[in-house]
Amino acid sequence: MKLGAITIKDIAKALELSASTVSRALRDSHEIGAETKKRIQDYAAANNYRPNLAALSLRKGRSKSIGIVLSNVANNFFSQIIDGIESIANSKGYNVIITQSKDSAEREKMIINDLSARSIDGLIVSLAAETTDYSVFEELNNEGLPMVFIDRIAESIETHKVVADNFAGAYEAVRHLAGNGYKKIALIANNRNLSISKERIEGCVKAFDELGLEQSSDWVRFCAAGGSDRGEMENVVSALLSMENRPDAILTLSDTLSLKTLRMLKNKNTAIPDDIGLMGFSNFNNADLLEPALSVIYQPSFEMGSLAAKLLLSEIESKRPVTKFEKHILKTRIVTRKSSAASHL
Amino acid sequence: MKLGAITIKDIAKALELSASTVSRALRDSHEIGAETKKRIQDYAAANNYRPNLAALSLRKGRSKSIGIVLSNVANNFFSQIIDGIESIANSKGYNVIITQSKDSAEREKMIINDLSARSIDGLIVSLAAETTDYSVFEELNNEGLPMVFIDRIAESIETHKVVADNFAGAYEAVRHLAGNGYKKIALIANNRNLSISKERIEGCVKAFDELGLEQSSDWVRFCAAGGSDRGEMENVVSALLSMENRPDAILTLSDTLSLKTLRMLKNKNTAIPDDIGLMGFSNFNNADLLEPALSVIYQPSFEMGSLAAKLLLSEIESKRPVTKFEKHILKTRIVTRKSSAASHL
DNA sequence: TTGTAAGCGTTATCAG
DNA sequence: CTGATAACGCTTACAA
Repeated sequence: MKLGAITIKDIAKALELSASTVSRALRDSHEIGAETKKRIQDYAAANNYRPNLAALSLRKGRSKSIGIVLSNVANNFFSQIIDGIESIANSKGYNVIITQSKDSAEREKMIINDLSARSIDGLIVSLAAETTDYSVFEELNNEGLPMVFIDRIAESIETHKVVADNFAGAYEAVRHLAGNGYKKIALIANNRNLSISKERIEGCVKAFDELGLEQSSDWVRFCAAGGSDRGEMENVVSALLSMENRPDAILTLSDTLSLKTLRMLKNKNTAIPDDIGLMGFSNFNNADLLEPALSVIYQPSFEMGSLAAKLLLSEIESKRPVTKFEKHILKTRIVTRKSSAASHL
Repeated sequence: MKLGAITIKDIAKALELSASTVSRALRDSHEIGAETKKRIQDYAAANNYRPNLAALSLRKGRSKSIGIVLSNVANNFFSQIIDGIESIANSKGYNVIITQSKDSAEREKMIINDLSARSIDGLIVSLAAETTDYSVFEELNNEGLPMVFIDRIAESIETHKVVADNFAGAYEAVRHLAGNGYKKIALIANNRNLSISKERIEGCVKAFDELGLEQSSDWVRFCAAGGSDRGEMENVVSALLSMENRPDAILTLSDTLSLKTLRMLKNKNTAIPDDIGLMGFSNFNNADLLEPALSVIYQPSFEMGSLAAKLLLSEIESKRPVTKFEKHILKTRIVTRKSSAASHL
C-alpha cells in the first residue's frame, strides 16, 4: 500500500464522525444528511481518498479482477484476444491479470493455483498445448469459480466456451486449395491434444472426403511445441518436402506455424506457390505484405475476447448460479492470396 | 472468493488447535512441534487450502502484484516487453496486471487512478502518445509507489528508467541509408510529445549534420495517433511522395509506423527501394519475410521488460527507500535488408 | 511449543 | 440521520 494513503477512519477522526457515516457518505447513501455528505465527500476528494481494494475484497469476497491464462502474449492472435477482453473488462471496472503458460502443463497448473489464491472473480482460459489433464480446471469449476474457455477448450468441462469455427475454416481452406488445382494437401498442426488441432483436421478431412482427394497419415504432422521448437518445425517441413509422394500444398493450422513454415520454405528456396502452395490460420494483420502474400484463415480474435469477457462478467454478476452454458462459434474469414494461387505443376 | 474455500480457522477447528498455530505451521515456523506441523500441513494439503490473498494483502500492506500501463497490447514491441516483465515477475511470485492506455491521456489517467486503488506494489509505465501532463505520475511517485518507466519515459520524474538507445539506433540507421546512397531522408515519427520521438529525431539530426545531408522540416512528419489513425498516415505518406523536393528514403520511427508505411507505399505502387528507400524501428520478428524484406532497427524488448521488472521488484523489496535511480540504455540492433539497399536513382 | 487478542480497512447489522 | 460493533482471513505481539 502507498505510504500517504488515507482511510475512512482518518476521515472520520478528522471530521469527528463515525467510520460508518463516512463509509455511507462515500457511497452516496441516501440515509446521510446532505451537508454531512458533502463535507465528507469534499474532504475525501481534497485528501485524495482511495478505497483500499484489499479490504473491500476481503469484506465482499469479490476482487473486481479476472484472470487470463493463455499460452503466450507475444503472439498476434492472443494479444488481439487480450485486447478484446480488456476492452470489456475495463469498461465494467474489472482489472485483468494476465498470465502465460508457455504451453507447459506444469506451468499452467502453477499459474492456476496461484491465480485461484488471488481471489479473482473469474477466469478466462486458453489451454496449454501440453495439457491433457483437466482436473485443475474441473476442481475450480466445481468450487464455483466462473470460468470461460476460449479458443483451446476442454470440451468436457461445463462452462461457457468461445471458439472460432475451426471446422468450417479448415474445410473452406481445403476447398479453396483444391479449387486452385492442389491435390495433395499436407497439414501441419499444433499439438494433437488441442481441441483446435482436432477440429481443424476434421474440417480438412471432411473436405478431402467430399472431394475425393488423396489422403495420407504421413501428410498430417503435429508440432508438439506448437512451432516454438525450431528443430521440430525444421524436421516436419523437411520431411514433407522430401517425401517420395510429395504434397503439393501445405495448410498450417495455427498462427505461429504459418509464419514459421513460410520461413522454412523460403530458407529451402522452395518457390511458393509454384513448387508448393501454402495457406494457414493466421491473425497477422499484414499477411498481404509478405512475400508471397499469404493466404490465411483469419479468426475474429478481438470479438472472441470481448465475447468471452462478456460471458464471464455476466456469470460473475448474475444473482443466481448459472447452470446453462453456451458454446459460441464465431465465423472465420478466408483471405486468398498469392501463396495459394492456382499452381502450374 | 470461491465457495468451497477453506480457511485457517477451519483447519484450526478441525484439528482442535488455535488459528495462530495453524498459521505458523503453514509458514513452516520453527516454533511449532514437528508432528503438529505435519498434521496441519497434511490436512491443509488434503483439503486444498489456499491462503486468501486479499486478507494477506490487507494485513501486510503488500499485494504481490504489479501494474503495467502501456499503449497497446496487440503490438509486437509491447507484447514482447510484457513477456519480459512476466518472466521475472512470475518467478518471484508477483502477478502482473496489464492495462492499455490506447494512447489516450484521459484513459491513462483513469487507469492509473484505478490501479493505484488496487494496492499494487509497483508500476511499470510506458506513456501514452497524447500525454503531456505527468502530474498523476509525479503524485504517485511522491506518495512512494515504486515505479519504473520503460520506453516512453517522463524524463523529469525521479524513477528508474529503461530505454533502448534510441539516439544511436536512429543515428546508425541514417548512416546506413546515407552509405547506400540515400541523400534526402524523410522521417515519420510518432507523437512529438514522446521521448522516443525526440531522441530518435535527435539521433538522425546528428547524423544529418555530420554527413552534411540536406534537411527540411517538411521531411519530418509526426503522427499524433502513432499510426493508428489511417487517414493521418495516408496524408503523411502522400504528402512526402508528392513533394516537389521529394525525399529518396523514409525512416519510420516506431514499430507500428514501419509496417503501415510499407503498406501505404505498396498501395501507391511505389517501388522499394528503387523509387524510395525504407527503413524503420520494428520488432516484427519476420521482417525478412516481407516484400521487400524490411531493414529495421530492432529493440531488445524482452530484455527491456525483464530489466524493468527486476528494477521494480528490487525497489519494492528493498528495506530502505531507494533514493538513487538508474537510467538503463540498452543497445539496439540494426538489420539491413532489401528495403534500404543501394538505390540506383 | 501453543494459545489469546488485536488489528489491517471496509461494510452490514443493529441500535439509538 | 448517525453511531457502535462485529466480521471478512490472516499475522504477530504477548502470554502461558
